[in-house]
Amino acid sequence: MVTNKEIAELIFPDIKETIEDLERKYPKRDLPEGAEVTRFAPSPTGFLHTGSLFTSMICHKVARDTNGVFYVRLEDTDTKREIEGSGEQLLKQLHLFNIVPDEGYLGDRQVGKYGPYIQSQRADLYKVVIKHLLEEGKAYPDFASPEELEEIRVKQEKEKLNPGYYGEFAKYRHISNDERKERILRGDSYVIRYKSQGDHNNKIPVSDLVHGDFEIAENDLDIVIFKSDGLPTYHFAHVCDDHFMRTTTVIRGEEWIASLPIHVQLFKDLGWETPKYAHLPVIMKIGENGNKRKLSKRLDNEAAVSYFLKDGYPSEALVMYLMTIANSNFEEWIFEHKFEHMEEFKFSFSKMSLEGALFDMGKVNFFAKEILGKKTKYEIRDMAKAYASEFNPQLLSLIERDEEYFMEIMNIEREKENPRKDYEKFGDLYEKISFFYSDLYEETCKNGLIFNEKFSNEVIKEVLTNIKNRLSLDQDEQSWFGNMKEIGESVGFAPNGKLVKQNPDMYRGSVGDVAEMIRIALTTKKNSPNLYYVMKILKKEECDRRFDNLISKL
RNA sequence: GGCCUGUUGGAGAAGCGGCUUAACUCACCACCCUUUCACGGUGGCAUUCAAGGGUUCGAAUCCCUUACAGGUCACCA
Repeated sequence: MVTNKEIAELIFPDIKETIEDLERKYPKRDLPEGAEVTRFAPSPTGFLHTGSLFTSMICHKVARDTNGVFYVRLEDTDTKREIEGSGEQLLKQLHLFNIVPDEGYLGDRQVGKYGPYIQSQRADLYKVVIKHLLEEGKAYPDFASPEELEEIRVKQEKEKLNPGYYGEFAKYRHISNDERKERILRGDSYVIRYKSQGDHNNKIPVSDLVHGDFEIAENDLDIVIFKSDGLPTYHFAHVCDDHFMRTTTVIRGEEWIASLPIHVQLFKDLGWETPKYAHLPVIMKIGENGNKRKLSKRLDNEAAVSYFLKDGYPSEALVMYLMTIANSNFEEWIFEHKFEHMEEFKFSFSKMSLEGALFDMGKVNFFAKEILGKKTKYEIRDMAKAYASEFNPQLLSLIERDEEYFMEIMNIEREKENPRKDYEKFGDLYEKISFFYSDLYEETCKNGLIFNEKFSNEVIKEVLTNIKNRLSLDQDEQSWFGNMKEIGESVGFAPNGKLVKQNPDMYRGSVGDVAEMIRIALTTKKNSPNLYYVMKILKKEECDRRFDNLISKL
């Protein structure tokens, strides 16, 4: 009779450590009462997903709020899907959103006493636990081929039974150790499965920080814990790692709820304390068929955080927006705190909605405008340069032509109680301010300027000529505007819109129309910052030059 | 299909049995701000909380059924 111990030894002859050794190596963390240890555990299979940013933001926040620890663990057990370099990229992007781990995998290095923080480097640790399980007869090698598994599946489907490897279908659960030994020695390929003692008809109570308490069927599947490539599966790695890294709260996406029975079973059977769980709602989007669906990296560009980075959104805007999804009371709080920063906000799981929110780009834009509106011209310059040097060389060269000039432009009506909110992202800055630069202005003029078709070229010419000759910039804004009204009136434009409404036949239009003509002539656009300041920055000579040029062409 | 979860305006949501003729934010619309573009302000936008049934003096709030939606059922995480 071959014993369990012999099988364990046969499979893992080199593993000498025991679970007790590991317990000593990774002792309980010495943290103050109430401190939470959280972790973000991405797979290096691509760039940061907006949903992952959401999760990591909350992990980070919970640790900060409780003076705990937030660490990152790289879950690279799926070697087939791994994308070279994406781990570093992930961490870099996290950093750009101000989510900086205290410990763990940091992209270029690992920091902390509970490592290694890369799963592929922890293979031996998992083996120690599995060897123990094997010795105890709680796990067994499974020699089923893909074909055999397929056969089982088909049979179960036909008989309308629950799918999976369990009970009578778990063929290799029931073979003798003698046969196991023989097959292993023969070189048969195998995985290791956990021998479930659970009963599908049993309901177990589970507790979740956001979903509250509910019941769920016990796991009766003999799940794979050790793959034939020598690495553990997610379920097993999660249990071992979060135990030995001493995680107190596991925060992850809702898609994991279904496998919760597996995880609590493993924790319980191993005699380890189960961490608290928080399963977060998934961020959604309306799909082509009109139904909600998960934000998809393939279909939705807002699903990748790189999209926001490339477009030059202020990173706080996305984070603040995500926080409004996370906690419904955050909006009110951040309004009260003038959009400054959110460190002092207290996050709570109970204030989280259970339903996945539709991603709202409009609201991200709103936050972005608020945030940029609050920045000083120096901050704007630094942010713009940082963005431009990475993503937008065109903008960078524009800024570098003359930084003072650039700041002057960005400072229009900025230093006041309620600053203008002209900009939401740096990605469209170039287009919005290029008219301030003569060569770029000329460039746009080549395509022709589009004036209000209400007015003939003759009228426009008449107005612009008068403005050019009679509008002075050497006065304050009030007088300047009065001056403009005066000139308008002299060529048949009412000083305000009301008068036009009252006597439509007496006027050609209102000052509004005059201002629009000037604006289009000078900026090529219908919308621009305050005209007075635009003209001041452009200076009299340049304005005149633009007017003359245009008048001669009309 | 089984199991789990959810369903309040265009979007995010508050609400936890009477104080709700349902807060607040975004979006949208209208008006005002002696005057452009903005900023700001005021007002409008759910007689009703997926539908039906029940419990109750009283329900968006408790219970049941139905509908709809999401998640999950891998040697992927």
